[in-house]
Amino acid sequence: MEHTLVKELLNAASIGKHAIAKGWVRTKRGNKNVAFVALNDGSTIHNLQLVIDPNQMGEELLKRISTGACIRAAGNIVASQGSGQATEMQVTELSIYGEADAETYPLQKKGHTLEFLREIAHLRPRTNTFGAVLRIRHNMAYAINKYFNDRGFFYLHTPIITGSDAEGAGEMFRVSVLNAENPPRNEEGKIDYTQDFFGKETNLTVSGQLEGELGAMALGKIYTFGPTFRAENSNTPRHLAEFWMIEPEMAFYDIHDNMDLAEDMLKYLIQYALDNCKDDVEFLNNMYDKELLARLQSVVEKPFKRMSYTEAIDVLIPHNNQFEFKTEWGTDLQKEHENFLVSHFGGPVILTDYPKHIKAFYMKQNDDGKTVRAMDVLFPWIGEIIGGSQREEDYTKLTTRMAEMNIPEHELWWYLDTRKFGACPHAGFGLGFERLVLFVTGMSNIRDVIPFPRTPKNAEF
RNA sequence: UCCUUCUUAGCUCAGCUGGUUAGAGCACAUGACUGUUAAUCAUGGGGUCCCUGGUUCGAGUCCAGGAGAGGGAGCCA
Repeated sequence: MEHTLVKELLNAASIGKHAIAKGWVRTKRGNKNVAFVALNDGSTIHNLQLVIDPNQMGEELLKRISTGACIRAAGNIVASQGSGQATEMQVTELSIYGEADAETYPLQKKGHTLEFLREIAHLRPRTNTFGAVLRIRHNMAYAINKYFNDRGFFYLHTPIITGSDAEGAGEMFRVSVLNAENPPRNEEGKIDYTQDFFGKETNLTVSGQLEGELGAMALGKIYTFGPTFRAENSNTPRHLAEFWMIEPEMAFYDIHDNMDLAEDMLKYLIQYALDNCKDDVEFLNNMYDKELLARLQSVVEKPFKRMSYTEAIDVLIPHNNQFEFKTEWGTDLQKEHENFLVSHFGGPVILTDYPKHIKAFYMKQNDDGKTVRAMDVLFPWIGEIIGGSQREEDYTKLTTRMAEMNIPEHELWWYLDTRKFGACPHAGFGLGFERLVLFVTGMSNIRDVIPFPRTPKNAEF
């Protein structure tokens, strides 16, 4: 490696060394006698200040070094005379890899709106904000793998293409190689998927959970971490058509173990960001959300409030007059109710034991005949960041519930086999990765925490 | 998908009860300036007023339809 990362060159320990830096120009300023270039290489949010003597380097060369250009600079690292940085480079050699025409390069020295940057998603990683977000995103992905690995979980890769449409988590994207203009049809006039690539109708996965349960009942504790797809026409700052989900699934865990894991994991991840992404989190705190650091700190420190759905309804009913949607036992919670609970208890809330008719078929049924062992973790502003449950391991109860909900058994024969052969109590949950990154970065739109967002009517880049 | 707001220069926006040549700041170009920190100062170039149709002597402005974006809601993670 010929060059040194800006991150290292900014360290006072680099003073006195000769070094080579490579990166992209953020700004250039100066006069006849001295020019300053702020150089960023993505290794940190901070820039290396290049101090250039125009008479030595040539004005023609300097002119071509404009915002966005990619350059190589060599020189000595010295203590900075200016106040904005500890070190700077006294440049003795300068060359250009790629120019960026100042007239047409879309990024300016000044700030841009996040909406504009979404239209140039191919260039926005070069901004301070997206550099910070993407570095934090990476660190969160790494920390998730580390967290589970350190605790004896195995990373299970569940399929992206699925042959079952019974997962019930939302509309699916069809995967097909049939001629869309003129697909083969059977005697009934319906599209003949037996002629398709897999010989049956297939879709992109909406959840790896059912396969995750298979893994848990062999390996003990597993987690999935991969892309997930929902063809819902959701137009909100909290939904994507393509997003990444973490789904741990644990044999011999009950709902309390499940809650303990969820809370511990979230706190670990947020603490990891505070410890390892300090500069980036501080930048976002100063630029977008002055309460970000305090909020992250508070979530790490305080225990999450845990209560049953029924208890939550009792808390909400006296305040019904301030809700648009009045609540009563049996109705699903609206956003306004979740927000109320989170602010009422001053932090994350875990709700359990929801009415069975508003939850999925696989959740363990309670003895009261009315509720299931579901658990949702509600976060400030985000709302539901985690949804999970203890799973129903009783074959008869599970198939009875499936029949009630019109879920065909033959689609899920392999899933039901785990209840026939060596069934065990188990539990798990799903964490939306982008919602976690949203919370940790303080960004307000989920399209700004994934490099290339996929949303209804938008698959550019 | 529903409700709501918006769409004018590369970017962020102003543009009054419809009126003749559509403005500002920043960016960019040129020049000045002995160390700047979103440098500063001067000068200059830069427009399909989102699209289609309508009302009118006259539309950036009013009306209808469409497209895109923001915020809220639903679906959820």
